[in-house]
Amino acid sequence: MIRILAVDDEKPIVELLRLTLNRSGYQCVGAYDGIQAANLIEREHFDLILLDVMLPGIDGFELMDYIRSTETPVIFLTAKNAVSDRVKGLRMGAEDYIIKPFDVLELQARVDGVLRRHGKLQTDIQIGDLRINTRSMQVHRRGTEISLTRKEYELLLLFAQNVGVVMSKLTIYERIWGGEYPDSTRTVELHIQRMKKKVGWEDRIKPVYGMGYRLEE
Amino acid sequence: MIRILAVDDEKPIVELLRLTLNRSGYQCVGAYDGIQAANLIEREHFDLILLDVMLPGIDGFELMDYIRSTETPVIFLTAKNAVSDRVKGLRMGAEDYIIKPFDVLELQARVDGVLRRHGKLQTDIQIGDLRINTRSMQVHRRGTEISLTRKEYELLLLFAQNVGVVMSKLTIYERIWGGEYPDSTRTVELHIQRMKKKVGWEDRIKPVYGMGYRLEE
DNA sequence: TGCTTTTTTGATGCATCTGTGATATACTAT
DNA sequence: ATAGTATATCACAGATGCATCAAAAAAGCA
Repeated sequence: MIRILAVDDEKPIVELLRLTLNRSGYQCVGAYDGIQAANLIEREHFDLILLDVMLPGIDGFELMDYIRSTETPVIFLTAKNAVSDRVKGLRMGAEDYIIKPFDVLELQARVDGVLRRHGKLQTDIQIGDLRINTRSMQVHRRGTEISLTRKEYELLLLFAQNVGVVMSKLTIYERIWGGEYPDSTRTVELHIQRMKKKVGWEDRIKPVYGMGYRLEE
Repeated sequence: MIRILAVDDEKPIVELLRLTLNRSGYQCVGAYDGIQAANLIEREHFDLILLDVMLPGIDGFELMDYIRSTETPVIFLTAKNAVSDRVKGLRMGAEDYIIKPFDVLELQARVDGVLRRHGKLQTDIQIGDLRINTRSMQVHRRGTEISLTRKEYELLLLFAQNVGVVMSKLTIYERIWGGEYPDSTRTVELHIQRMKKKVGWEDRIKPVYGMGYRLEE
């Protein structure tokens, strides 16, 4: 299980980070100031730390000095126009930075990127009777390979990374197709039908009337 | 296992070097100043040293004197316009130099080059019924040599080093040709066809529709 | 230089994938 | 129960992607 520490003095931000990352299958712990964060880092191991630069008490840069000795990768959270903070953060050894307010999808992408670079990202996702290998892009059910098209594969991965969460058609479209959601189209529905038939998830991916679809846990 | 020492006072640079080289299968240790580097060199053996010329304390050139006695090959890291440093470095016995900021692919190529020249590179890759000798750049199948062109050879090596992983045409192009992927070209497909026919891998390298190609394990 | 080999481009055919429209079925609120 | 809306399903055409051939362009070599 991959453990992530989110440090920010604004509680809603921490909650958002935790929710998003939990949904992606990570275990995420929150801290609201530098001292609390330092204590946690001292006691427990984390695979990644998301760190706000503006903290009461010990600020992010000071904390960074301390974190460095643990060799844990860090992603900085910075305000929109604090360019100097970003440069400073990267100089100090941050792996990446995210500008607040951040897009949830971008957060996931950056977190995944850093974890992958550190070889901590799981390439094998086991879910129900399916095994998804993200490197070979192969899907197996009880030993036999299921051949999926690209869109089907991407859809499956999206659901697998968001178990139990209702995914709206709009979200799905933006995530997989990108761009504006065409107001009249049956594309998403159709691909979901095809994908769930192929992997035998007719009963696991359920429509949520008026909301979207959800993969049952 | 090939061991490389990366010496630079900027931690992000050292991290980048370590990540890149680890990914290429090397064991890479970092040092942030001349003293630390000298201590490491004294205690342990390295097959290659990447050395920043601008270091606090003992600078790169001084360190070079010390390294020379160990007969370890050195690649200098220099700033863009420090031409005299490059010349000086080469005079002092450096094998090569890399200009910062450097391209990751260039780094890999230069490191591989130096290691190959010193006969330290893993020279034989056995895969299926093929034997690839990276030193002589020869490929044999059951004793008989298969003659490949350069691009075909590089392609084969790329797949051999990424067994089971889907390689997108974009990735392949960037790794072998370098630069932007031209939006309309059949180059990659064609070379893959020729290469796999020559080595008899028509069934082992499979197209993954819309994603790329994969060498089956 | 002229010749050979390698690389790239262009055109074509075939296979697969994808989105649309038509239509059927299911759900929700009144 | 029924109207209104959302989702499921199907077939098909157009889009996309890959394999292959021929030939031009580029690179390498004597």
